[in-house]
Amino acid sequence: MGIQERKDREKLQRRNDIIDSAEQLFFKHGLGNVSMDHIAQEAELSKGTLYLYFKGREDLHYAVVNRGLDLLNEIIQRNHVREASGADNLLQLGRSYIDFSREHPGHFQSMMLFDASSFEKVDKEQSLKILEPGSPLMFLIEIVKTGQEDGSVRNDISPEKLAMILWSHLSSILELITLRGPLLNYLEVDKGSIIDAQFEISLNGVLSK
Amino acid sequence: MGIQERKDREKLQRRNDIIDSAEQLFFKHGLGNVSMDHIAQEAELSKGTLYLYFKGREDLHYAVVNRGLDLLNEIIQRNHVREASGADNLLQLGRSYIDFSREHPGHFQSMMLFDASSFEKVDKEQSLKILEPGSPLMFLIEIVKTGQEDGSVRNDISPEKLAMILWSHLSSILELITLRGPLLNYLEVDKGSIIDAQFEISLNGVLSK
Amino acid sequence: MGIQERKDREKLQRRNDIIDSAEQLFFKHGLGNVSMDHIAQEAELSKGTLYLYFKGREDLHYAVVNRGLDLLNEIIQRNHVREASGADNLLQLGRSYIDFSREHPGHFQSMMLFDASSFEKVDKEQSLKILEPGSPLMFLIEIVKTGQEDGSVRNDISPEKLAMILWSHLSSILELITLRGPLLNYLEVDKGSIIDAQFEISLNGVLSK
Amino acid sequence: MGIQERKDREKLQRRNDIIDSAEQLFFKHGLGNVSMDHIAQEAELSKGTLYLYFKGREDLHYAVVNRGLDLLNEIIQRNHVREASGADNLLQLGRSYIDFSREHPGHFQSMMLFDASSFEKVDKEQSLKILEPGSPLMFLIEIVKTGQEDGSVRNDISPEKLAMILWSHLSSILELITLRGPLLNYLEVDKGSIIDAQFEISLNGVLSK
DNA sequence: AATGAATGAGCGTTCATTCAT
DNA sequence: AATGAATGAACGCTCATTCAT
Repeated sequence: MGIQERKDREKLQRRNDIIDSAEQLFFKHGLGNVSMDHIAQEAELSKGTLYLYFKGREDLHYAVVNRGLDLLNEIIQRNHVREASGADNLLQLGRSYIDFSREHPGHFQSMMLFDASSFEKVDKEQSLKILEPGSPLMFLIEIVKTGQEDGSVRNDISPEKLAMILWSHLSSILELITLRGPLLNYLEVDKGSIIDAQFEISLNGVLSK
Repeated sequence: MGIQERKDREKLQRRNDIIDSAEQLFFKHGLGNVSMDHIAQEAELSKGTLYLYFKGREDLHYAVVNRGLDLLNEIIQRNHVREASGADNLLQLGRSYIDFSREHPGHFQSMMLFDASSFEKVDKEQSLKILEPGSPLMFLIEIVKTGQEDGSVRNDISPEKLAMILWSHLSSILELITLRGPLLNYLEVDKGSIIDAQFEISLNGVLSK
Repeated sequence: MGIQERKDREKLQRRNDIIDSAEQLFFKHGLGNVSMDHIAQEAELSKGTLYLYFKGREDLHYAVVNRGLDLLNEIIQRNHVREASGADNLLQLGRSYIDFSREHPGHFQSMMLFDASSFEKVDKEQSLKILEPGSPLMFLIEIVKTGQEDGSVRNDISPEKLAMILWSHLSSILELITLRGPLLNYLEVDKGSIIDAQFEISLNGVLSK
Repeated sequence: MGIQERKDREKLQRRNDIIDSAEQLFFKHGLGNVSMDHIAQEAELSKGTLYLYFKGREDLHYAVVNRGLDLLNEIIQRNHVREASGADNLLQLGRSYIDFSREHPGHFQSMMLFDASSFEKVDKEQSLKILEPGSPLMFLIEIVKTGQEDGSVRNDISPEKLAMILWSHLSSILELITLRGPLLNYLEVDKGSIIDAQFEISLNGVLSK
């Protein structure tokens, strides 16, 4: 029994080591420029071993994204105030997302690019993981609901719809900042202030008047 | 004289035929899953011929995106009303963009994915083509400016910043609808109404009170 | 332990098999007319496997030349008589080189052509391998030095200079015989006797009077 | 009639223009790194036109080599002294060859490399052009004969054999200097003095005692 | 569980040559 | 005579994946 446990623990550890290596390389060289050879070398494992822990390259990529989601979730939960109003928690969640994009730009980019490309081969199983109960998106929906219940959020639009809009809006601005820096520089748009402006616009349209 | 003209016309035609073929395949199989062999076969030309008309795969890809931009521009210009207020033209431009995403979903996706991936290898020349005077984005900035001048758009935020926010917001929702249909279905969010809602929220936050 | 050894042996064997195949094709069709596909087919391996054993075409080519150098070296060492005078050993080395060109005409040609073409892209590392201590050229220099010391070789010219002249002279005649047979036939020059004549001329000019 | 002449002249001129362009590019970029496109562009002609004047790439290359041979011949003839002894004219011819390799290193290299590779596809027609009456080699044979007749050159070896040896010897040293500069530098062998030494050795072995 | 040799289809690109005009 | 569009085979090389050990 104890033996089995140790083996399981070791297996999980090894899996995490591989993700560590992949992550590092993905962030450093870009998703498209990292081969399985590359990862195997970094992880100091044989290429074949990678396939014992992951179905394939895609799966490995997905594991990295998942880890990003966990990180994001952690930040969100940490900043969440159970007693606060829905509106206040919306604000908090937004700030958490922004913090995440700043502190983990690699993960943020990874998530953005994964989303974009993952739908070339629509894989329902994967794309719906963000629908799991604890996911940021589902948590956002809950907060919107709470806000609608406590009257701090408009209730003429379904919580799912509002949540999707808020999420998309903020994501798009963060993507702009993270991936399109040069464009903003060229237009002389300040990165900090565009977040503030977008925040005001999006939230204002969602909170109760 | 006429001969030269005919040849030029034919050459242009051939070029367009190739883009047609590439487009079709890109839309059908996804950007990353189309090879030069594939395109050559579809266009019923030898692979070498492709390289007479395009410098390489990237160039061909870019030509498809450019065509999408032209299409979008056309729709925008068609719906633009010179005499209308900035606010009204903002609304029109939004509707044009929506129409484009509906009528040319392949091009819309292509543009979204191109944008996303093109920044792995930041290529200023290409990424800045959207900054050319006639581009949708620049046109949007002009409209915002007009709106600020005629008082229909808030003027406490720079036109570039407002334009980027509006563009990002709408793009993100259209991307949601075009690429994440299953997600919306699962959440029982209606595609038409989410556009309306986002439109109201975004524009409300931008127009003068 | 024994397992590792066997694997190493097999790996070396496989590497040698590939060189065998490449050699055969290079000699048969000429250096420039052999593709990696070609070699893979001959070796009954996939093209990818070739790249497990060699960095690229150049590397494979180089391996063939290297094998030639080893063969030549072997012959030279076999015929070398430690106790003999420098002059005698010069004669022996010349004969060894001649033997090599006769017994391994493919390798001889390969070396000549490799030298010639390798200098289009001057690659110091490779071109200087012939300068390694055990190489035929360096050994020749040593023999000349010995000859100068024992008085059998003229010492008014540096050993390096003499060695280069001897080597070039003999190489050029062997190249003539190996690659320009038809020319000699046309001029009714006997291959055996031109070697003798060149030998006499070259050596006479180098030995002490 | 005059028209035909003019046309012939123009045709020849155009042919020479093409060789000019090819020459320039061959010398600048190396034989293997010049494409027909490249040459056509340099000559400001269409690629098709090249094939009106030359059977193919090889033929064009050969034309460049031929031009080199003409240049060499010119130098040889200029320095030839009809009244001098065979021995003196041998010396002169050698000096002419050396001058050629110095003043036209591009052509010299071109000739060396052409020779080397041309025998991969043995083409008798081409390889035997150097046997034409006026060619340097044939002229050398004549001089050797003269020397044997006037007693200044040893006559126990056939003139063809002696000529081939002299030619090969000098060529090999010039090739060494022109293509293997780094090797000589490494061995600290002076380029000027190795020519003198080789000259002394080769000629001494060939002249009458 | 771990290995790593082997695969083989695939890639983007080049280029000498042909041929209809 | 001159064009230049078209060809298509060839090239060196990559890489996710498999599988016998």
